[in-house]
Amino acid sequence: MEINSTRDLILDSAQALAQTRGFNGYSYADIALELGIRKASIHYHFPSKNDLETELLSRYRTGFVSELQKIELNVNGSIEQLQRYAQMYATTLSNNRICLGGMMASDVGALPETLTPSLVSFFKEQVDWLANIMDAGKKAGELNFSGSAQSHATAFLAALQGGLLMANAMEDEGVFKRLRQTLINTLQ
Amino acid sequence: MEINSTRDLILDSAQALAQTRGFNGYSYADIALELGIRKASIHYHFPSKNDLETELLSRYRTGFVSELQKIELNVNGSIEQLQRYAQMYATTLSNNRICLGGMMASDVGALPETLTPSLVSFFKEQVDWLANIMDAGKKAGELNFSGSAQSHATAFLAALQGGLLMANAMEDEGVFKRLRQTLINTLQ
DNA sequence: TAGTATACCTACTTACTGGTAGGTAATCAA
DNA sequence: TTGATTACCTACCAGTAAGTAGGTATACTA
Repeated sequence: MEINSTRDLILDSAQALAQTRGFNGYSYADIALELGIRKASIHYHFPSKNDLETELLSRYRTGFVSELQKIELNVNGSIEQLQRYAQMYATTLSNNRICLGGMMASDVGALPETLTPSLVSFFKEQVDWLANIMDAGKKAGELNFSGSAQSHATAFLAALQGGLLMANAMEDEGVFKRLRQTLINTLQ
Repeated sequence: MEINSTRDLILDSAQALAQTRGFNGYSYADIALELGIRKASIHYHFPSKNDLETELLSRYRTGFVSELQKIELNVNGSIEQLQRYAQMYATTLSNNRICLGGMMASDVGALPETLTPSLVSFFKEQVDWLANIMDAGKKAGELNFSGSAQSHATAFLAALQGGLLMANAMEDEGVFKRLRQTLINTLQ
């Protein structure tokens, strides 16, 4: 079970494709070509595409949660924590990708329903984490907003997801940079 | 050239499919089945899928611009105008669809590049219109925000697009309703 | 050393994709 | 009334999708 196992390489390739071309915009043949292996070998690790997609989302969620923990642990101050959060999306954009969760949400009507609960949990995890940060920031006098932290957290996440879509389509990272600053300014 | 011409019915069907299953998530066969005609008849009206997609986006843009004009003409007050704008997205959501522009943006990596300029124009039209409304609202003392109207317009649109994705995936119209109110409250 | 599991492979199937060739019935203009 | 145009049709094509059957080499295990 080495680090760059074929299984992981398949997931990496599938994720890159899913984040650029859509959840139904790539095939086993695409991955096989990129990795220099055969389609059947991918079916060995992920018998059906549903299996691959399930694992893709699960891995993405786990990775995201671990990033959130790192931010809480290593970054001081709610404003800087929100900045770091938004920074993750900016990094995704600079790789010409959008969020896997956002991509999946856009394709939810064409996806097996078994994936939906995990996707919903993904969004809830994000919103809950953001709401916690915002609550703490307000109590500490760093942030200033009216209404619930939950609703501002939803708006913050929605704007990042939508901004990622727009900036990626417009091929304009500046759009996203300004959006990011506007969102954080509004909370102060 | 009657109102419900086959050509229009094809576009209607394609649009519904594109807004629910993705821009690459439907086929000529799907449309043919829904309309009770043959695939070849669709090719008669739209020789290639690129032709269909181009027309789809063009029609959507035109329709949207005409809605914006109606709002400016018939609705008084920037706050109410923004409410009506957001209302259009809520209607889309209640049809279990997302914005065609947002869907297209999410699939931009898998779409012919010929479509991109029109998509970029779509977003710019929206942002410019919103920025105009916001500028007027600020001058009239109805709205209150710091920073440029352009950046708040971008944030507003991005949040609606992202919120549509999330609320649709979560099958929760309440999420979108609260988001909408939060966005407008923040501008006051 | 014999048996089993792992991780790949070639070669295939079925179903669906966008697209084309060519035919037909109805309408319309000269 | 002839000839063109419109709006459909049947029947097909090559390519690609996900998925399967069955083979092979290597490693681990009893």
